[in-house]
Amino acid sequence: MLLKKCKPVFALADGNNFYVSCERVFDPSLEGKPVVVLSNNDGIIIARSQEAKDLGIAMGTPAFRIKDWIESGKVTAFSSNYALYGDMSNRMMRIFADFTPAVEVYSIDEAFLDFRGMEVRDWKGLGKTIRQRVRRYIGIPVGIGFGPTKTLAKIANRIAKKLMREVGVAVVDTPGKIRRALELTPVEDVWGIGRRYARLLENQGVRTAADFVRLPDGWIRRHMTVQGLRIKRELQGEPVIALEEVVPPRKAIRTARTFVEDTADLDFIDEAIAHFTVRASQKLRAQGSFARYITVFLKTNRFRSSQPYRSLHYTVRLPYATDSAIVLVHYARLALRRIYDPAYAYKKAGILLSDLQDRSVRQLNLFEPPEDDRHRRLMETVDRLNRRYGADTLRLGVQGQSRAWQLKQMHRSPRYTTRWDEIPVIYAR
DNA sequence: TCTGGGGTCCTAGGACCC
DNA sequence: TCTGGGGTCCTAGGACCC
Repeated sequence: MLLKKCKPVFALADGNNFYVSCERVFDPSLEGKPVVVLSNNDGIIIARSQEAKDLGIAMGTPAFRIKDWIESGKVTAFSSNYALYGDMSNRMMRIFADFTPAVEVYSIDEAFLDFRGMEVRDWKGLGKTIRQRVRRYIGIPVGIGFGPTKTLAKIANRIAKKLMREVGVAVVDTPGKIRRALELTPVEDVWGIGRRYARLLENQGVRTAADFVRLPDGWIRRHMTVQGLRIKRELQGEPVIALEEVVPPRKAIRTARTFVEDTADLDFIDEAIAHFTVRASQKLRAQGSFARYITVFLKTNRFRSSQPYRSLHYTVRLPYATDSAIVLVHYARLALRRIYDPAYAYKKAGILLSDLQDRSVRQLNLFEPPEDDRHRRLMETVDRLNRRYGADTLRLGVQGQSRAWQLKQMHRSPRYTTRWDEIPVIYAR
């Protein structure tokens, strides 16, 4: 096995059971007890405390399957409260940034820290210090893994949480420790290898990351594309995945929701689509982009056997790239009418804005109508007022009043750290 | 009764052009 | 029966991530 230099330079730090830990900060009596956080509409379990995991509650379990436990108080359940989690995340990231200027916020609950060029004699001690500081100031327990590549830092982090729970820090910094870490890691737990590849690899007799690294490059390239090859290099200690400190602008923006009940009501779906489009256009303007395409999609309930599953979508190439909610809603509604079939009841609907381009580099096409300056000013005003007086103070008429398609949230905790209308911006991919 | 949401990258294959 | 070669662009689909 080829192992190059293995001085750790990357750390992966993440909050343990992040959403659950956020809830516990505001109700410490939940420490040591089974706690879960539910998805939108209180549908499935998306976060579990260790005690909930120990009860055998799997990720993605439908909430109704543990309804008895929730009602009897054996398990405490929270509806997801992203305003709270986003705010706690920002605070945690700021602490990480005290230790190195090079931080990549990778998701709401984890960040890569780059210590290249810094003199660190005691990696484990550094990890412990970071951990203590986050615990003291934010109240969230974190796990930290150090390694010479991002993929190995991920593996070290997993070991810190699974096998060294008390310490919460693991350092992979010698060829021997890398080898041992790879042997301890099931191949499906390697960053970039999902269920499908894991099954394929299983058929080759590959069970651990150590087995994977022994596969010939040609086989990996053929079956797992260049991505697979990159994973192998990273596992061997050769950094090929760079730290991304600057969050690149999104290439697509999607807004979609599952309805509480299946519905064939076009007016209702129309309202929902208009609302999703307005939301997506806000995100679009927030990142300073224009969209060239809008896709509308409808899905029937795939768990219902009384009707066949249908997934419909229609994409409109807009006459010109725009960020105007008015223009986007207009085309979204046209697209909806192209796919809507009253013979079916729909469980989910959404829109996708794609082929996004930066506002400043928007190409002026001679054949495109010039952008309507009145829209621009109107949108700026709407965004400003909604930021100031609360989301949806100003809405388009088609967004309607019923709001019946909004989320079911039976167990949401208060927005402890933010005003009701403040949605913190989460800097994450 | 009840099953989330929002992203990225890579490749193959078709359309089209010279 | 034979029916070029090479390039680019676009899209759909499949894999992955949290």
